[in-house]
Amino acid sequence: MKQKLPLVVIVGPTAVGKTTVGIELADKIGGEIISGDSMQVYKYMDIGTAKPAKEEMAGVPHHLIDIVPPGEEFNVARFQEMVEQCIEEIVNRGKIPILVGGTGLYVRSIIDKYDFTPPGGDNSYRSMLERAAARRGNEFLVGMLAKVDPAAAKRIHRNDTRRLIRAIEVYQAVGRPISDFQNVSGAAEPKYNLAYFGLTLNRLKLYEKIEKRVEIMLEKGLVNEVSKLVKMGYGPAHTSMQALGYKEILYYFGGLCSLEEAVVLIKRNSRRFAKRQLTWFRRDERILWFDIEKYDSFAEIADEIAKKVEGQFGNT
RNA sequence: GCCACGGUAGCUCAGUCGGUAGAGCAGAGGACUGAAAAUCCUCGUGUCGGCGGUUCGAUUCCGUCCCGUGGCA
Repeated sequence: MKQKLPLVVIVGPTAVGKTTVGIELADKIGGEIISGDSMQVYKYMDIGTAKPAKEEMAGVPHHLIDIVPPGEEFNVARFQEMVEQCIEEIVNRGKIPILVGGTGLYVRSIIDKYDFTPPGGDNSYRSMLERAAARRGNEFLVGMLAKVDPAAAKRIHRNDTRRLIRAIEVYQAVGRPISDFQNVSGAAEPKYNLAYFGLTLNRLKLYEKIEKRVEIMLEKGLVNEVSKLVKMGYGPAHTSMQALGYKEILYYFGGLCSLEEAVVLIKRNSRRFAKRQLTWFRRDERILWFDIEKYDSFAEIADEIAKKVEGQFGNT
């Protein structure tokens, strides 16, 4: 059996300080950062996705940031493929890969054996199903799926149109049920020699931090950033524009609400997002959690993590 | 000081022709395998402003006090 490659992973809700800890850690242990974030992959979306500035990076190489234009389709499967390759290259360079991010599905697709061989969305087929569902109700989709993949039809909630469509789409594409590809047999063996850490913070304080960060984004010119994207031709139809902060500013541009209302929405949606992230990560028992309130600085947390990592991987 | 209206869930309010109350928002918990910062599921007991009275029973009626808003002096 081939020996597993080392991989450090840092997760946590938005605005806890993953970026800072990641960079400090990379500096200490000779690592390179891989962003585990579904929105930082897009170019020109800097302020709203809280990408680290060049100065912050402190010379530490960062990967999977700014790799596609906002109009391009991006998804987990592409992410998985790119990151797996990236990890190998980093290890070959004699460095330690550090995956830092808050997108639960993306992170898990790296750690565990997620099989994305069935091809991706055929947009015309998808929209056909969407129209059918709108006209005849989701019962139609459930019925359709039940014929080819009863397990999935049972597991996916009838209102979850998106997942129903994906399941049907997989069968249509490869003639096999999506259940075949989804290893639902519990905790899979991680693909890497995993050192897995989480950053967390008391909820109220986290929410305060989130709101403060939204204010800072506005000061840095979020509205202007979105307006530039609009001029480049990007709009609500693009997946990238569903990102928090962009979506809501677009409502404002579209006259659906005032700027003040948009800001309130960004804050609320970010709070809810953080909650969902916590839900995702909390149930993963492999994570070693750090409550950031118990430390004086992010550097101190990075030190702690560095010790653990060196203990696990040996001094390199 | 007088008059009017209000004081019910964290917020905005509904309601009970007297049998201890319910929506929206906020919030909480959960799911998640090619849109995932997306998508979806579940969750509402609070001295019904205080005190007293009538009543088998009051948040609901009566009295009184306190607080808020508007108007008149």
